[in-house]
Amino acid sequence: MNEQEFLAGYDPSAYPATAITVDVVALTIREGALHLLLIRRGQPPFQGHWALPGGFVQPDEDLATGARRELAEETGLGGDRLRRVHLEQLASYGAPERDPRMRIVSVAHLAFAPDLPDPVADSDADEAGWLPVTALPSRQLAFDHARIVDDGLERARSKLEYTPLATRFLGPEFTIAELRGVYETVWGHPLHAGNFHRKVLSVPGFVESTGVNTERGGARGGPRARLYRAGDARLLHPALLRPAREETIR
Amino acid sequence: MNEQEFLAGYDPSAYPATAITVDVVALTIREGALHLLLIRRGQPPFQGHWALPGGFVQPDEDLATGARRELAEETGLGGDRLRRVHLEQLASYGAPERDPRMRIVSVAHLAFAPDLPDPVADSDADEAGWLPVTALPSRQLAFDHARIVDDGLERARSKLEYTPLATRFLGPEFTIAELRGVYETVWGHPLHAGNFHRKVLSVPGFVESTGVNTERGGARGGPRARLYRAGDARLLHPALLRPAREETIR
DNA sequence: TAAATAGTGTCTCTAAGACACTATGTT
DNA sequence: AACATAGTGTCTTAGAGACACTATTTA
Repeated sequence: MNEQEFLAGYDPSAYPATAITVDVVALTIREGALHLLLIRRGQPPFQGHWALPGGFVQPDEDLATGARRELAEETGLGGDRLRRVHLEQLASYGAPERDPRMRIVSVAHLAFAPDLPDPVADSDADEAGWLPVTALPSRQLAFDHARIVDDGLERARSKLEYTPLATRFLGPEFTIAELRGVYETVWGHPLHAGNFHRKVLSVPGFVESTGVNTERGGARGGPRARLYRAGDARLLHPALLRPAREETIR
Repeated sequence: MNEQEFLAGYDPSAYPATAITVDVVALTIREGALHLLLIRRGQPPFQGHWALPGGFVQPDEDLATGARRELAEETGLGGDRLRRVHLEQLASYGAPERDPRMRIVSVAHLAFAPDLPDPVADSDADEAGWLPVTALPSRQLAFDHARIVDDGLERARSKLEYTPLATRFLGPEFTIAELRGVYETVWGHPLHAGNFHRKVLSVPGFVESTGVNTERGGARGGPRARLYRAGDARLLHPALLRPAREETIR
């Protein structure tokens, strides 16, 4: 039997029914707090519960494409706005009983977005919105989404250490103080302004100067800050390490 | 309609047929070279090509369980031997045309194993073995397995930097020189013996002394070395960073 | 005896972090 | 005027890497 003959006689339905979904942990920063895109489910299972945006992968699309499509559908965004969102694969979740309907493996993705408008609910959902991660309805998340969110947050914290992806939470131009704000928000503790400033400028390719300053100083005073844009580095070297916490090591 | 009614009327077969497989990038070190577990396929598609060990996930098993089962089947190992193998999820691969039979998403895993006996071929394969990664039949790997192997190797190199997983390539007791050999093999370049020695002992929880020395010195001379076992750290702090390569940063 | 290796000592350089300070903007 | 902030200077300390050296074991 050659390959052609084999494929002609191959019956996909002979295998147990499984399905693939993509789910997205989409993060943004609003008013100095980390926010997560959630959908309140309008249908069973977990009707009325908050859940990650996501859905079944279409037959012709790649996993990353499906995740970006879901993100576009739930946020109502498209074009350039969406293109500035960073999207990466997070991990896959496939415990046999994680979905009561059938065997569903979810390929979770992680997204970093600049401040976006409030999402518009689509047909599947009666509500959608950016919720602050510090006040999540923790055990009320559908499926195993609480676990996925935890993994996504840890990945995000870690990614800020060795990649320049913090800039993806900001607009095309930003000040060093705004960049520091991203780190402080995601990591959850304050950083030393002076040392942070010097450190960022010393890492090759992290940011590049526009030569322009902000129009005004800070809201409560201070000089006008220089504006920067993201540089061409894909990795930070040396990295910006979080202060070590003994618990995470053992 | 409540949740119960919904589930009773739910028809899984209404969704397009997809399948989930697990594939394993299993690495070990033999005679100072990094080796990869490969199977020569006995059936179409890609009959006669080398492929990663793997297969369909069973209805009742978790993804990690499936990966460990596949590894057990292909290596013919079980029990304690298998329990010492490190296994983690790598990434999922789901390009629509990656498998000619049907839509198949593969959840790839990465394994670090101490030197294991040669695998025994099972019914699906006419050949199985540990192949040196430096001499892989690169474009002859089935499916998108060349890409998966590349991702696995990069993950392995990176993991040695900030975790103590290098010890998983060794037996329960090892010398600092053997541990250095793992790093040199995986990273592909020599390290300074003296500095490596001091560095490893200075990282809390990386290794702990057994108090015992080897029976003999090195094959070509030298004092007998102290034996260590893996410590209780899960992360190395400070990390053992690879010398920076400019290419990977930009 | 010659050569290889385990392990330690020491020096230099980079980088992180603490602290101080100036200049410039705000209410 | 009082205060907040951008950006820089300086000092201390930890850690990486280069090099040297001793002691121990092999063929």
